[in-house]
Order: sequence, then C-alpha cells, then structure tokens
Amino acid sequence: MHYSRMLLPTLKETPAEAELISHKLMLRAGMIRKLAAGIYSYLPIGYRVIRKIENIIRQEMNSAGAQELLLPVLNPAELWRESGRWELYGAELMRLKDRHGRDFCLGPTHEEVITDLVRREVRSYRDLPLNLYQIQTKLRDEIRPRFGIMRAREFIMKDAYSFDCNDHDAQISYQQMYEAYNRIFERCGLTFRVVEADSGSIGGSFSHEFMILADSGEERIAYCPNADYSANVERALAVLPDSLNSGEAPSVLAPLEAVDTPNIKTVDELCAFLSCAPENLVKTLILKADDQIILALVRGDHELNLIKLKNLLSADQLELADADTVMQITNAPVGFAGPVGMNKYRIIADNAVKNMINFITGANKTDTHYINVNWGRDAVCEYADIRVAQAGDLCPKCAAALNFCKGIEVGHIFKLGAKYSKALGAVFLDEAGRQQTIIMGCYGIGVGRTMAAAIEQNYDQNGIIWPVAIAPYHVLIMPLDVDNEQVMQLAEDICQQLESLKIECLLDDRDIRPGIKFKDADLIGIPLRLTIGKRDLKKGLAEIKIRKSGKSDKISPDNVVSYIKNALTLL
RNA sequence: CGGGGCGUAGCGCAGCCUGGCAGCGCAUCGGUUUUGGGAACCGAGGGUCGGAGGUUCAAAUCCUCUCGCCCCGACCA
Repeated sequence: MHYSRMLLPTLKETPAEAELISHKLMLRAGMIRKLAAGIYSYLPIGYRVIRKIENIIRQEMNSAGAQELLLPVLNPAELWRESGRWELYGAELMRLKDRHGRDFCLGPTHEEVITDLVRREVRSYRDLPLNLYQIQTKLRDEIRPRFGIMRAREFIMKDAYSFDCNDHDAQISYQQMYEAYNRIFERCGLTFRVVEADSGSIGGSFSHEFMILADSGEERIAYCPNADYSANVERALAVLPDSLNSGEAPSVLAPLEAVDTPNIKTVDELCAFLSCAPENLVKTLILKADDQIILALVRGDHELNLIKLKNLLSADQLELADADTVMQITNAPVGFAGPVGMNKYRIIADNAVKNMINFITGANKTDTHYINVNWGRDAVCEYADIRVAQAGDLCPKCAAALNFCKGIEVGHIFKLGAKYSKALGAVFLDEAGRQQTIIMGCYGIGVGRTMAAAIEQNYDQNGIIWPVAIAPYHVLIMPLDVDNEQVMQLAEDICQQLESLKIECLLDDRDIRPGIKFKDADLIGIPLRLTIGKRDLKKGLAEIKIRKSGKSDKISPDNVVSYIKNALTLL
C-alpha cells in the first residue's frame, strides 16, 4: 500500500479530549476519530488492527469447534421481556420504538436472541453440544463513556454461546473456551492474567475474566505469588492472617462509653481525634437492598465490597442509603452510625470484625461515638466476607501474602447454567425421551478494547509499538528520496517481493522531509522499518530498524527480503 | 444523576475579568531555497466565536436559556 494514497491523518499535537495514552496515540496515529461521546469511526489503519484481532479470534474459535453466525442488532422488546431483562437491564439498554410504536432495543449482548434461535431449532440431544459465536457491534448506553474506545457506547465484541445437554458437558465447553481464550491473547502478543470474577448481571454460577496487565487498567486484581489463586478484587476472598483473625479470647471488656466527637465524621478525623488506629474502628454503612435496610460493618481500614454483599443477600438492587434515610434510621447525619441498639435491622459484619474487642463505632447520635463496644454485650450481628481484599490478606489456597495489580478486562467467560434456557424454554429430548433444559455458557471478548489494551502495554515516548501479530502492517518501507529513480525502484521492488511472501508492507512514498516520515513511522509503530536513501544506496546499503528494540542494521539491498523474513519470525 | 472544567479556523490555544477591526502557533494551498529525526523565507485561503434569546449605539466578551464535549464520583459483562 502506498502511504500517499491512504487516509492516514497523523497528528503532531494531542487532541485535548484524550486522557489515556492509548486514546491519545490512536487519535494521533490516525486510527480512530470520534463521532460523538463513546462513538468512534475506525480509520483504515485502525480497522486493519481490528481485523487482525478478529481473525485471530476467528481461527481459535473455529478450531475450538465454534461456528460463526450473525445475529440482529435490533431486538424486539418481547424477547427481553420474556427473559426479564427489559426491566432488569436498566438504563444501559438502548431502547427505541418503530413507527408503529412497538418497543425495540439495540443489542448490548445476545443471550436472548441466541437462546430464541436455539430453542426453535434444537430438538434432540443429538443436536448438542453447540457453540455459536459472532463478531459484531454492540450498543450500551453507558452512564459515562470514557477513555476512547476502551469504554464506548458502541463497540465491537466477539460473543459466543455454548449449549450442552448437562452440567458435565457444559463444563467441558467452558474449559474449551478457557483454553481458546488463552491462545487468543497469547497469539495477540499480550501479557495477561486469568482471574476469578463475579458474574454480575449476566448471571450464572462462576466466571473468569481475562485481564491485560496495565497500570491504567480499571480493574484491580489480587493474585498469589505462587500462582495458586488470582481473582478480581470484586470477588477475591478476604482472608486475614490467623493471628489477627482468631486471637485469644479478650481478657478485659472495658465498659461501654459514649464520647463527644463534635463534627468528626470520617475515619481519619476520628483516629486523629481519639488518637487511635483505623484498625480499632468499625465503620457502619447503611444500605438499601431492594427496599430493605441493611447495616454493613467493616473495620476502619477496610472497604465494603458491594458485590459480595449483594450476592450474599441475593438482592437485585443494593445501594448506599441517601442522607435523609441515614438521618431517619440513625437519628444523626452521615458519619455517626453504629450497631448498638439497631437490632431491629439486619446487621452484617465482615469476618474481620468478629474478634475485635473494645472497638469504636458511631453512637447513632449527632457528634457522638461509642468506645469500648463489644460483641454480645452491646450488639449482635451475623458475620460474612463482605469486604474488598487488600494488602495484608492471604491467598485462600496457600496462605501466601496476596499481591495486587491492575488490569484491563478484555475477555469474560461465564457458565450460565439454565438461567436463559429456562426463562425462554430452550429444551431438548434426552436419550430416554425426557424433556431437559439446555445448559448454557457465554463468552465475550472486547475487540476494540483489546486493541486499546495492546497499546497501553506496548508504547514508548515516540508512539505505538505493535506486536507483530496485530500490527496494521509488518514492514514500513521508507524511501527518503522519492524523486530518485533508483531509490524508488528499489523500494517498489522490495515491496512487491515481500507482498508476494504475504508480508504486509506500507510504502511511505510521500514527497516530504525525512524527519516527518521518521516521526510518523515511530508513531504508527509498525514493527520493522526499511529505510532507503540515496546516500546509503550509493554505498550499497539500506537500513532496517526494529521499532521495539530500536536496533538497526545496514545491509545490502539484496539481503533485505531474507533479513525481514527472518526478523519477523524472531519478533 | 451529583461535583468540576471546556466549547473561538482542521489541531493546539490566546482574547472574555474591564464590551469597540477576531488573533497566535501548527496544519493546508502557491513560490524560492532546503532535504537521514516534525526546515527557512515570501505570499494566499480558511471563522454563523457551539446554538437561541436578551441588554447595549456596539457582544466572542455582560445576562438568561439550551446543546455538546472532557474529568471526578455514583453506575456497569
């Protein structure tokens, strides 16, 4: 491809709208352009990368026995009402009406549509198992789209759905996808970690997320240094060392005492005021779970995990109570809540709170806290793991201290069970002629997000450094003296030879200053750069530079093709 | 939805407080000289100052409303 004929508008300056490094570089490298908040066009070079990623996904999905199909983006509301998600999915579902006033939505995911298809077509256990997938644009009315295509309202996703006769087979399907996903991200050349995850509103019994490791990631990962365990902190079990968790029975229970704490509301303020450590405090959070009031207690230095609590309560909705509700329940503004005298409400304390003695809580009275609160005597509650795992917690399998890092969620696989097949009546007849419900799994990969994550992981000051497998081109051929016949002839020649070997080339035939070409080359990040200038060519030399290492070699033009062939296999 | 910020040439911004010819840098087009890491000089084009209404002799600037975008939070496969 000739650069001069391409739509490849690089930018010297970074557009003000971009914050994240991948977003800035994609805009500057002419890969994407914004149409509206969270809605982007993919320009030719960006779309080439998308296609590379899609094709790796296709190959691995196909070889795992999955079949590609394409489902409608526009979905009738009827189907979503049948699964219950017309109501449950909430404002994130893009809804619209047709001219007759009938309700539709734009598919944010396709469990309903695929289950509908399968329930119509599958009759017998002989038709199963099935794994069907598509690569398609999804739409979600994100509350706050951000970070360019990382969290967009319209985005390309691969979604696959497996259908099995029973739980055992479904487990096999899940395992196949687990392995296929590992191969996909390995082939993309990315550093990633597979973590246990919460299955969220998709539902189902368990799930794994595939995380590209990057400091800019929105997800926090807890992992064991011995590789026995890794989980999204949303899910990671919070296990304290035994010494702290089940200490000896308290010897002295001091008497409960109310103290004045004028205008002291936060943990930090309270610690400073009473000169104590956050570990001596118990935070009491007032929550609404489907209109039921819940008091959740965590140690002062811990963070409540809403997802764990929501799962524990089997609640559809769980949110922090507003200030008015807190006032009504505790007779005090936010900041003075505590468990003492609140036993008409359900009180759930984190496990780490269980063995605390003589601790400090709010007194449910303005500007007042209790000190020397003790379980049994002053309040009772139930205990569960309801906090976010943090530094100091242990691996639940081998008791090593957990490490933490950040990641970008690019893949998520779920074992769904019968959630959708039951709601929609997707059944089959087994060998004995009995009607059974199909067991499902679903498996997603954010294609655009994978592209962005790849950049987050592979860049330097000068621009993108593409892994070869997903690079828009393999080689950038850069003749410096475009009006020199020999130089151009050689460039064209090598380009043709490489292309005939299926090595993809971009030939920068623009008649501009070399400096601009070099800058653009680094920005766009094609793995290999071949520079041909009349100066070196007189000496019978051309330069090959590796974008990633910055290393370059000057070699005879005759050897360029074999050199490149070899270099690409090593990268 | 709450909090903060921003909308002026394709991009980055100044001008707004204190009303008075709409500017700068980059990019674009033409020319001359340059030519291995974002050149120099000469010349040119490009704007409903996000939109609507109001105040005023006069509005990019002041007032009201509105739309869009970005960031933080809540939210979220």
